[in-house]
Amino acid sequence: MSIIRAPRGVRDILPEESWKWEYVFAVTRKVAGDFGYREVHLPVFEHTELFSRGVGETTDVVEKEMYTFEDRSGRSLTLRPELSASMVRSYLENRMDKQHQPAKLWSAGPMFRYERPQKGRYRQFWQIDFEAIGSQDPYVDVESIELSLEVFRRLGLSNLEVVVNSVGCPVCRPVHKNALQDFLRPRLDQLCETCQGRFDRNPLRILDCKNPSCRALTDKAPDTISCLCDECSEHFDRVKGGLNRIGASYSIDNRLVRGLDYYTKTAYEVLSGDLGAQNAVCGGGRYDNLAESIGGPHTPGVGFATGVERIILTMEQQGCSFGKTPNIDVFVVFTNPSSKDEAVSVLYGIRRAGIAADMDYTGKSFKAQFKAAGGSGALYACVIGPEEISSGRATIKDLVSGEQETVSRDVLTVFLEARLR
RNA sequence: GUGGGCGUAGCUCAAUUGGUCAGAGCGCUGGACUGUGGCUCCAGAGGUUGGGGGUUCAAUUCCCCUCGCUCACCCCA
Repeated sequence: MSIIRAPRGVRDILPEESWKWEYVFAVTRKVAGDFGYREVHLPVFEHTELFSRGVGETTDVVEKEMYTFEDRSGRSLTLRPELSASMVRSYLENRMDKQHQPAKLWSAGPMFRYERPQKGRYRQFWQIDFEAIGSQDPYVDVESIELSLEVFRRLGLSNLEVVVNSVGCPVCRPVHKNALQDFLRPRLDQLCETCQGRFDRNPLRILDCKNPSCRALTDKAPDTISCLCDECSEHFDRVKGGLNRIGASYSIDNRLVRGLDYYTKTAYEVLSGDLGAQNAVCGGGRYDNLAESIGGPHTPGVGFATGVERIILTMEQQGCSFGKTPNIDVFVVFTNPSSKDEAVSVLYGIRRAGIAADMDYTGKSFKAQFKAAGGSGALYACVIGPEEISSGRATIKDLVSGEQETVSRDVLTVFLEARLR
C-alpha cells in the first residue's frame, strides 16, 4: 500500500518556506495598522447562500468552483472561496454599521476553489483581504488602491502594473449591456464559440476575451466608461483625481471586468510581470450592492484581496529579501557522554534566559556535534566537558570568527546576551 | 472540464540505435593519531527506474491503461 498523499491542489508549507510567509504577514500587519485597518478572524466555512447570493449565481466561482458540502444536520455549507462576502456578513451581523464608518477591517487565511492547479493557482490558497465598509467616498477607493501598493512597496516588489476601471452600477450597467449587445449582434457569428455563449448571459466578459480575433472585433465596442451614469462618472473622475493627487501610478484598462458580480464602480487589479498566466497578485474594487444581496441594508464598501502564494512567488522571482533567516543563537556541545547531563542543564539555563539554543540528541561524536552546530546556523557553540564542569565554567566559541574563550557559568547568559545584542 | 510536457536515490539530473550487477553532483551518516565545525580527502547507506499490463531472448528506453506532477485554456488570488 502506498502512502496517502495530500489531495490535489493543496500543499504543505515547510520550514524552508514558512518563515517567508511570516515575513509577508509581519509586513502586511504593519501596513494595515498604519492605514487604520484592524484584524478580524473569520470562519473558514459559511452558509452556501452567502456566496451564491453575495458573489453571484452566474459567476464561475459559484457555478463550478465551490467546495460545498452538507453537514450532519443537512445544512449546505461551503468552504469560503473569497473573503469579501464573509467580511460584509460579519459587519452586518456584528452591527458595525452603528460604529465609526467606514469599518476598516483586514483578515488573512486560506480560501478554497475547485480548479485545476497550475503555477500560482491552488485549491487551497491564502489571501490577505482588506475591506472598508460603510463609505462611498472616492477617497476610500483611493486609499484601498494605495494600501495595496504600499504593501507591495514595503515587501520590496517592483515591476507591478496597476490597472483601474469603472464597471458602473445598476443604473448604467444595463445601458452598457444594451449598447454592447447592439454593437456585437451584427458580428455575432464572427465571435469565438465561448463568446457567442456569453452574448446573452454576460456580454461584459466578451470584452475580456483573449482570443485575438475577438479582440479585434471588440476593439471599437462601447466600453463601460463611455456608458457611465453621471454619478458613476463623477465617482470615477474623483478616484482618478485622488490617485493623481497622492502620486500613485496606474493605468486605465476599460477591458478590465472582474469575475465577481458584486463589483460596482471602481474595479482594479495589480498585475505582476514575473508570474505565469495567473498574473494577478491583487484584485479588488467597490461593491455597493453586496450588503443588500445578502439581506442587509444598502451599505457601500471597497476592498481587495492579495494572494500570498503569488506574492511570495513574485518576491522570489525578483530576489526580494524576506528578512533574517530564523536560526538559533547557541548550540551546546558536550565532549563525552558523561558530560551530557550537565550540558542539558546549561542548555536550559540559556533557553530560560530567552536565548535560542539547541543541542544534539542523536548521540553524535563530539566532532559531529560541532558539525551540527555549524549547520544549525548558530552564532556560538557552547562547549561542556570535564574541564568546564570541574571549574564551573563554559567554553564559548564564536562560530563565525573561530575565536573562543571560557566564562564562568554564573555569568554565561549575561555574557551571551551581550554578545548577541 | 479540455489540451501539451513530464514521472530514474531525500534533491537536481545521466544512462549510446531497447543489451553486462541503473550512475554522478548535492545532501545525509561515519572517518582522516580519540576536546573543536565551515574547506579538502576517504568510506558508507539509500532506487522492485510512479503503479499495472503488453511486445521482445532482453525494456529506464517501444505500445496500452492507470495514478500523480507540471504548464496552458476558462477564470481568477
